[in-house]
Amino acid sequence: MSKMQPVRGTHDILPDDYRRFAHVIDSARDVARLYGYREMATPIFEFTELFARGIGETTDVVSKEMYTFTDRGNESLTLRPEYTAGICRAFVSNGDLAQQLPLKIFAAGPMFRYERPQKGRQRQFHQIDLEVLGAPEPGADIEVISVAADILDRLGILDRCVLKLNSLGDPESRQVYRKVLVEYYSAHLDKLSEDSKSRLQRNPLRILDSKDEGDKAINAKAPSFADYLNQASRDFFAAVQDGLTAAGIGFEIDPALVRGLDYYTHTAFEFVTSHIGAQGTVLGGGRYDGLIAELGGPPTAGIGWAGGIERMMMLCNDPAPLPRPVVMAPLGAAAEAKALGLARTLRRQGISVEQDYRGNMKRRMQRANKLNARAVLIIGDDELAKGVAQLKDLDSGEQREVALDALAELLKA
RNA sequence: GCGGCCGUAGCUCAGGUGGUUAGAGCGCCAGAUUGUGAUUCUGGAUGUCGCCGGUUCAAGUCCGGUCGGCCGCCCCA
Repeated sequence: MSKMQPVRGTHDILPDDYRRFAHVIDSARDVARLYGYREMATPIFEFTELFARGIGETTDVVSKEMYTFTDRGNESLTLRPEYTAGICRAFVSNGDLAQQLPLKIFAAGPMFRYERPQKGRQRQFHQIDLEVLGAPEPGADIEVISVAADILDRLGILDRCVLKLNSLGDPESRQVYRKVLVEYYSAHLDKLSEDSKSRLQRNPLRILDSKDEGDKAINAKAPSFADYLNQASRDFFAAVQDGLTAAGIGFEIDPALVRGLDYYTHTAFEFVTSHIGAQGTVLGGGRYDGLIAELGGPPTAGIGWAGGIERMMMLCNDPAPLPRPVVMAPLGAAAEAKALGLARTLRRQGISVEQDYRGNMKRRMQRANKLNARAVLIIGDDELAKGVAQLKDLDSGEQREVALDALAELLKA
């Protein structure tokens, strides 16, 4: 621990930034609610086993990025690296939820991954998350993507994002394709990059997305997943595409879009942008029909996504300005006492009031100015005796005497 | 985990080839008739030059390490 610095890859969210942080969550929650999603929360840490099994032992997230520790009871626990596994665990833990299908959930909170930080990547970061459990129909895929698009639109950033879409097929198609791919790449093993050689073991589909020039040449002739999707997978993918088109949501098919977590099937999608550096994925997700059964629950379809709050913050507009306060500036003990009650009365009527209790007149005016106040209410002994206050408008500089009784109506206007 | 760039006041930065008390703008503080801001004027404080060690008579300036930031790879939100 050196000096008083936050841990690498973690950041304080100071008040100015927090407004934008909360703006992203508030907007997302609001849109999700319009679609009938309910908000819930799960613990920030779970048994390590949950993530290892759910996400996949060979994935990067599990094999090298988890914050894992042993607690005093000698249990291996892990700070959650993503939200889906925890929500599915909660579904399995709380049998009651299985009676509420399709279960439509919105959630938000911090995630933790031990990675090298860079722009748009932190060790503690925050996500908004949307999941639908118990809906195997493509309609759920369409809805979930539609919610995402509407949230990005609400934030004013949809036009700077592109929706990329792909199908990873059902397990049967995927297995066949995977086998074909491994055969193909194995025949070109000597020409593959080192990264891709290790991908061949862990996740051969990833080679398709390689940035290595040599790999790209090999990829040009690689067998295409589209040719290996079975009829059911093709129909499903077509239905999703048709639905998005009907909903007026533009997308691009990206055959190289392969998501890193093992549990995905069928639909995979990402909203990406080129405006925030190399980490261009703003929001991504897909279908995971096998996950809940894998965790020991009743076979239940699932689809969802996670969106990076910090990444959205980098793109989005500032939230609407806060209502400007009125500053209450009483001078003297009697006036201060009177002002306390008056301020509460005004606030109860929805007027933002900052009570000032320090300094001379000049200092108070300066402070009011820094607070971006719209007006200052000055109450001294003279005013107190007359039952009035001096109301100074800080924009025009005009000042006039108003009766205390009339203040609320006047300030509400 | 790998490769590259960077680290000077609260913020943005300037400080040729190492040489006396380290600078600017913005911001901050204090004054310009003690019940009136923002504008203007005047004055002031700002810093162990990220940290530790080394080379040197002498280091903000060179070297090594470390911490942190940024960019790329891996991967992802």
